Order: sequence, then structure tokens, then C-alpha cells
Amino acid sequence: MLRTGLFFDPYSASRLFTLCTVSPFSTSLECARKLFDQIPQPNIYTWNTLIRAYASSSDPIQCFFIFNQMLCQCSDPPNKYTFPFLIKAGSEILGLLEGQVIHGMAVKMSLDSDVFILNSLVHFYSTCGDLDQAYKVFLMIPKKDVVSWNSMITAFVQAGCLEEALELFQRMQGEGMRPNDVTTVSVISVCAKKLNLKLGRWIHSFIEKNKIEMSLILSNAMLDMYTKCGSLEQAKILYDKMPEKDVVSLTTMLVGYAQSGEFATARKFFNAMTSQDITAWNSLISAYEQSGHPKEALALFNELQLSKNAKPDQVTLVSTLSACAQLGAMDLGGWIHVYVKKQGLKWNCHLTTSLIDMYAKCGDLEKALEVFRSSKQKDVYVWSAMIAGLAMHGRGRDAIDIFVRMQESGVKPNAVTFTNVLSACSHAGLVEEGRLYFNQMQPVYGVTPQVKHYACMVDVLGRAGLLEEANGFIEKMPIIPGASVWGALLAACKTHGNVGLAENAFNRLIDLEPRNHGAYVMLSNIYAKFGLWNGVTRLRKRMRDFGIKKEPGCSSIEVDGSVHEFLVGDNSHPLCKKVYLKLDEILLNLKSVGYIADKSHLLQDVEEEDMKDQALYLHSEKLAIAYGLISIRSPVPIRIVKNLRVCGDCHSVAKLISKLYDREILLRDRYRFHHFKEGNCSCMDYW
DNA sequence: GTAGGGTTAG
Repeated sequence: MLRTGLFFDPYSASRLFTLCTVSPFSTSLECARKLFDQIPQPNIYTWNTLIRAYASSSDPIQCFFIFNQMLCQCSDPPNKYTFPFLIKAGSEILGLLEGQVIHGMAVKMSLDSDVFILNSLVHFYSTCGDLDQAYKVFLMIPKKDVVSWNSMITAFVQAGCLEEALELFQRMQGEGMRPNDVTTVSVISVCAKKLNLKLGRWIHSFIEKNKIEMSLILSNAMLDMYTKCGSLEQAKILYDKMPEKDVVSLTTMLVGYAQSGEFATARKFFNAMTSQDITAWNSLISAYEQSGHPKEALALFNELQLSKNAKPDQVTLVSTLSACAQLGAMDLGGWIHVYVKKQGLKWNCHLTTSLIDMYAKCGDLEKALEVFRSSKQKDVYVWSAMIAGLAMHGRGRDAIDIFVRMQESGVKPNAVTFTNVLSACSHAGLVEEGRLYFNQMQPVYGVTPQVKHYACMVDVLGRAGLLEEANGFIEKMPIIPGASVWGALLAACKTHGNVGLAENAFNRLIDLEPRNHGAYVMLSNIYAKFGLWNGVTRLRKRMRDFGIKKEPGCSSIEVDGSVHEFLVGDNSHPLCKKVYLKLDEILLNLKSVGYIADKSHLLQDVEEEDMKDQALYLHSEKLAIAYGLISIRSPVPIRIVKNLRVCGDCHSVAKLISKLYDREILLRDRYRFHHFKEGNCSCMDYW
């Protein structure tokens, strides 16, 4: 074209240029840009095409620089085609200000009745979070087409206004507008979000009746709806009928099966993909992590690192950090912290939250605070995670301090925040503060207390020994007390010894959750404490009859990046002989300073009666501590995670070991952290 | 003589 001079014909040059911008090759945009710079007098069409190309690129902000250049260099003013591209760029960069400027220019140029520009603006304002403005623009569209309706319906769905979206769906039909496949994609996703299978089925038949095209995206949205609403069978039927499937279809099925615990089938869909993208990996990892299989999640994460096709992203790391937190795997957790920095991944609030949570749950509260202090963006979840971290370490006053500072910085507390604040009050014995914040929830903060908040409040009162007040509090509850509420009261009765209230709490709890083994163990412990052996026997028989088993105690410890688990009396560890030798040595040392095993904990233990003397000695946390002393060099602290609450004897032993062996021990049990140092525990024996 | 807006999975 250069040789023939055709390139200097503006029309021909712009055809070549357009071809270049739609090329799928990754370097084609650079190429197009170079080409553009050689076009002598780019016309308005050419400029628009360049802006369009950048609007859907990875660098949409360029659109505004180019637009500026265009205003200076192009003899034609921007036209109705220019604005949709710029508005799209505004949505991409979430640039509310930029978009508003563009909107203003369109108005000045009297282009604000163009349906394309207005539809773009509806989408733009909604992605920037200004739903009111989106709706105002929508109402001003003189001749709404199907895209106008779709844009507004989608805006409502994405803002979580599901009822409004359904209303609009009705209204568009009332005004004679026929929904298309895009409309029904949004409406089906409303059904998925509401978990409303009935409505989902109705929309499905609506689509068939109205002969709406079953696009691949619509089929995928429908698969998503059926799996989320718990109808895997219908999802499978639809899936088998789909003429075309893509990676989204497979991922949706994968998630459906993984979330109902059918991991083998989920893996089949995972393996059936020609190439597993990062979303597929994330789906499987998070399914494992969220259903109590953190070890499998970490194994998959390791597999992912060997994969050539996908690289971990922020979502992967959030799930993986959460798995680390569950296991107390701080080596890997810290490695991920470094990984994010090294890879230059963008920090977001999700990542910050899970990193704080990981450090706090692995026992390194200082690191958690460091991450918290250095984070630039703090949303309500970041603040709440820090409050929870301080709470589980017994630092109630500091937690409340953070709660106050959060409000000073203009972040409004939500239901999660209050759960954590109340938990901080309960762990630190701050009864007055607990009462105060609970009573302020609705009137001051507009957060309606849920069952979990009542349970926390019962815990605050009960732990402090105010059993009657806690019981009265439950009786006055305006909502039905759930199992967690009775569980909190029962636990308090165990700590402070009240058989009458305990029996009532137990019965109410068992009515709601007949197979709650924790309830049986707690009541049995209370009977044992008072020497009510008939009660113990009765309960034990009832457990046998119903086939209810106590959850076995399990402690885990991370050494050199791998997690070791110990069960009660475990013999499966390769180094178990050494562990038991170490344990003998420890107990001998402890006895020399006057330690006597507290056997009251033995009598209380329902399932372990056969093991009598051995049982205490074999508690999993003792095994894990012994293993830690063997394999972790001083002065690195020993970090243990236990699935149940630590027993009184293990608690005393850990205190003594911390002094005798001059080692810090961080033990996370089901409810909180115990930081043993120089013969004392951070919980000050209030737990 | 060239063109534009809205949709699914973590």
C-alpha cells in the first residue's frame, strides 16, 4: 500500500488500521498504534477506532489521552460513536469523574438522546456504584430499546437489588418490550442468587415458551442457577443436552459437585477441561477449603504451581491463605505474603483480610498488626478481621480501640464487626462493654442483632459467671434462640458449674441438633464435676444408642512447611517413638518441680474411660508439643492448632513447659489462643 | 463507503 500510494488514501488506510485493531494477536494493539501514527490525516472514524481498541484493552486509561489528542488534532468534532467507547473506558477504570466529564460533553453536544450513549451511561454509572444516577439516566431514555432494559436490570442485579430487577423485568413486558436471551441471563442469575428454584424453573419454561435463543451464556447461567439451588440432577440433564460447552460450563458443574461434597465427580469435570484456567483451579481449591478440607486445598495449590497453563491470582491466594489459617500453616502463609509482593500482584481488601486472618490464627499477632497498619485500603472486613484477631488473643481492650478507630475513619460497622467485638468482650471478660455495644447495635448502628450476636452475648455473660442473667437474656430474646445460643449457655454452665440450667440448655440444644456430640460431652463433664455418675452413665448409653461419637482430639503442628497431625494416643507418626521418649522426659522434669496430673479432667471424659491413666498423657496437644520440642530449634516458638478446647491439665503442662524449657508455645484451640510464656498464659486462665 | 451499548463461572 505504501508503494502504490494507497496507504495515503484515508479510507484505505483506515480499513487496514481497523483490521489491525481487531486482530486477536496480543501485540496487535501496539502494531495498530504504530500504523495510526503514520496515517497523515486520521479522520474521525480512525480516531474512534483507536479509542475503541483501547477501551477493551488492558490499558483503557489511554482512551482519555487519545481523546484529548483527538480534540487538538482532528478537524472533526467527536460524534455519537466516540462517546460509547469513552464511556466504556470509564467503566473499565471505574472512573466516575472521567465518565461524568464525558457525559457532560455529550449533553453539551446535544447527543444525550442517543440511545447507545445513554445505554452506555446506565452501565457506566452502575459499575461505578452510583445506582441512583444509573436509574435517572435510564428514566430519561426517550425510546428505550431492549438493551436499555437489560442494562438497568443488570445494574439492579449487580447492586444486589434483586426485587427491583424482577419488577423491571415485569414492567418491560407491560410496556410491550420482548425480553431476549440477555434479559433472561440476568433474571436467571437473580433466581440463583435468591436460591429460588421455583422461580428458576418458571423462567426456564418462559424461555422455552417465548422461543428465546438458548445461547451458550444463557445455558451456563441456567446451569449455575440449578446447581446453586441444589438441583444437581436438573443441571446434569441440561448439561448433557447442551450442543456446545465451554470452560464456564465445566467449571459451573465442578463447583456444583464440589459444594455438595462429591469431590470425585468435581475432579472429573476438572480433568475433562482441555486446559484448566485459573478459575477452575480456584473453584476446586476454594471448595476444599470451605468444606473443611484445607489439606487438600494446599495439595492442589502445590499442584497448581507446577502447572504451565495457569498462575495463582488474588482469588487463589485468598483461598490458600484461609486454608493455611485453618491448619496453622504459617510457613506457607508467610511464603504467600512474600509471593504477592514479589509477583507484584495488586493488593485488595480480600487479600489483606485473609492475610491478617492467617497471621492472627497462626499465632503471630504482631505480623497481623503489621499488615493491618501498612494496608492502604481498609474496608469493613479488614477492620473486622483485625478486631477478631485481637479478640482471639484475648486483647479485648485493643480490639475495642480498633473498633473506635474504625468509626473515626468513616467505616461503618456491620454484623460481622459486632460478632467480633462481642467475641473480644467475652474473651477478655469485658461484660459492661459487651452489654453497651450489644444494646447500641440497632439504635445507634442500625444493625439488627442476629442469632449469632445473641449467642455471643450469652457467652459474654455466661463466661463471667452471670448464668442467671444469661438465662434471662435468652428468655427475653425477640427471635427464636438457635443451637448456638443454648450451646453458649451450656458451656458457661460447665465452666461455672450449674446442673439445673445445664440440663435445660442441653435439652433445648438437642431438640434443635440431636447429633451435637459437643453437647453430650459438655453435659457429661458437668455431671462428672458434681459426681453425678448416674447422669454420666445415662448420657453415655444414650450416645451409644444413637451412635453419637465424641470428635477425637487432634492437634497439628507445622514443621518446615509441612503439617503434622497427632490424634489422641497416636502411633502413626514416623518419629512417634522419639515423641514418647521426649514426653516421658518432660513429665519426669515436670514432676521434679511438683507437677501432679489433674485427673479430674480424665473422669470427665466420656469416651476415654478405657484409657484412664494413659488418656491424659496421650492428649494430642502434649504429643504435638513434644514433637515440636524435638524438631523445632529454640528460640522459634512452637505453634499448635487443636480442633477441640484444650483441657485443664494440658493447659497447666504447657505453662510449665514454657518455663522449664524456656520456649514460647502458641496453642490455638477451638475458641481462642493460648500464648504460653515463662510459666504463664495470655488467657490469664480466663477461658 | 467503514463503527456503537447490555449477559455466565471463583
